[in-house]
Amino acid sequence: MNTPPLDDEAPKTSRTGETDRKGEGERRGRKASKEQRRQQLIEATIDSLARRGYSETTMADVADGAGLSRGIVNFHFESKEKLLVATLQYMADEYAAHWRSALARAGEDPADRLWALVAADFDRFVCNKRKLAAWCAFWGEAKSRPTYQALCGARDQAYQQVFVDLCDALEREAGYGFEPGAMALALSATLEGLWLRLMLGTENVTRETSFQAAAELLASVFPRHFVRDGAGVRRRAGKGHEMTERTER
Amino acid sequence: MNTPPLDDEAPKTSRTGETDRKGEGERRGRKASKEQRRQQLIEATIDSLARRGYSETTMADVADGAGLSRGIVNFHFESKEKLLVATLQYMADEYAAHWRSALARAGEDPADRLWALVAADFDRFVCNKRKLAAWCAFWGEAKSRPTYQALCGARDQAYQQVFVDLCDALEREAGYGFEPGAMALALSATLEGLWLRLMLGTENVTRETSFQAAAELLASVFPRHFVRDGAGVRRRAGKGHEMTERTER
DNA sequence: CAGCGTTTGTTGAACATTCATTCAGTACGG
DNA sequence: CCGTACTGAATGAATGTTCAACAAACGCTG
Repeated sequence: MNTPPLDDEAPKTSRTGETDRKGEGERRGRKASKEQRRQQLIEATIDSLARRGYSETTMADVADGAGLSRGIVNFHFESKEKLLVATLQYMADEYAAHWRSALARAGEDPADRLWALVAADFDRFVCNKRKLAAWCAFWGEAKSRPTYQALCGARDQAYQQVFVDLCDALEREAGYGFEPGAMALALSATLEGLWLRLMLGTENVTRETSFQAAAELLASVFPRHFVRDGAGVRRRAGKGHEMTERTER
Repeated sequence: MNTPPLDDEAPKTSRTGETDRKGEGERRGRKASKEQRRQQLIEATIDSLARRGYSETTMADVADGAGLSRGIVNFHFESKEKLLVATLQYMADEYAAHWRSALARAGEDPADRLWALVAADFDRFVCNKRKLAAWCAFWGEAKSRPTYQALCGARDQAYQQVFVDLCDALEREAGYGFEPGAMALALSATLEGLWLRLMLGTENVTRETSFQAAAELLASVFPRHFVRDGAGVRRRAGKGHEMTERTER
């Protein structure tokens, strides 16, 4: 009951990129710098969270996963608590950087930006079983730990505000009649809910079907900006730049 | 960091209804039946999950919360694992009974039924911090425990199918053009996502604003069936029975 | 109905295990 | 040869489980 088949679609290595994770260990000496070691341990923590869940993640498991000795974590991080907070912080930073980057690449048009934001959420880099499982592990503990609670809004104040602003802009462009704040809440909640569904992994929900569901919703809520086209949804031509990005099936 | 203000809006007592939970203990003798004791312990487990989170929920805490002695849980349930499974099962049954009942009360018209389903999700009985926190605690562990995974689809196969059927019916009535399966996934994910947001409890998200957001979404996706009316959303008149239920502000 | 043994729910202390943390020692780099 | 990164065994605290003792209900008999 300990290792269900999990990481079927996760990108294997982290950006640190060493492949010595499971290595024999002969060269695991004084090579890595302090910061590298910290990242290595954080990656091992995410692995453990994904594989065994929060309550069964132990210091020993993290150390083993990193191919290092038991006491190592208390050397680089002060305690288990601090390790977990650092891990969550790492994931939150990574997530925020990811959507900000997608937004920056999207240009100025609100519809393009909204689409980019949604698409970014289903990018393999952030949307894979490993990271989703880790997120969910923290969610489960967030209510009783203020420190987690603050960071678990990776979809935080700023993220939410972007959604509100975009909904507001689109509403004013086309006069949809909805209340921007409420709609923004509904849309961002949908993305989170789809992540959750994906994580629980029951049924036949995949990254593709989830993305398609989100796109379908955009087409219904913003019919003047997005249009159904065969099996996919795409940006409607006419307004801003013509972008023909589309759902992938 | 142990007892943040949590149960601000939760309905206090369970259906078992005894108030002897925190009683002095002089009459806590052989009064309760076996089944009553089990329920009492399950309620105490939900309390503990909500208050301290999954990883910090201990047998001692559950026993204390029920006002009983340490060894009691292992007598009524065989182990901690079995207690938690029973608790999850209890919540899943309760949730399923709740939406089925709401559906039964809603009549035949698909739009009324969909509205009832959504409204049921934000009913105080199931949607309060205590139960939401407990759900979320299980979600966090579900990935690594097949037993939890199966039950965590309280929103399970059957629930999802109801959504698909309703989306399909409404689509055929009005020719919205969306794919029912995808839309059903998006909508049910939205509800779950709103629960999650509510649970994390950041920002100013309340049960009312969440419900309003969901209603706003319904009005956008099914404009021929629901209409915005002042500050709320209501069932559009004309088709089935005229129901003027609306969001509460 | 009293007396009495049996069953059943309950207690709390003892036990075993798991795990985070500590720290004295080791080895590599500069 | 000094300092820093690292090791791994020892330690102690926390916690799930067991169990022998206990007491309340129940049933039986006289």
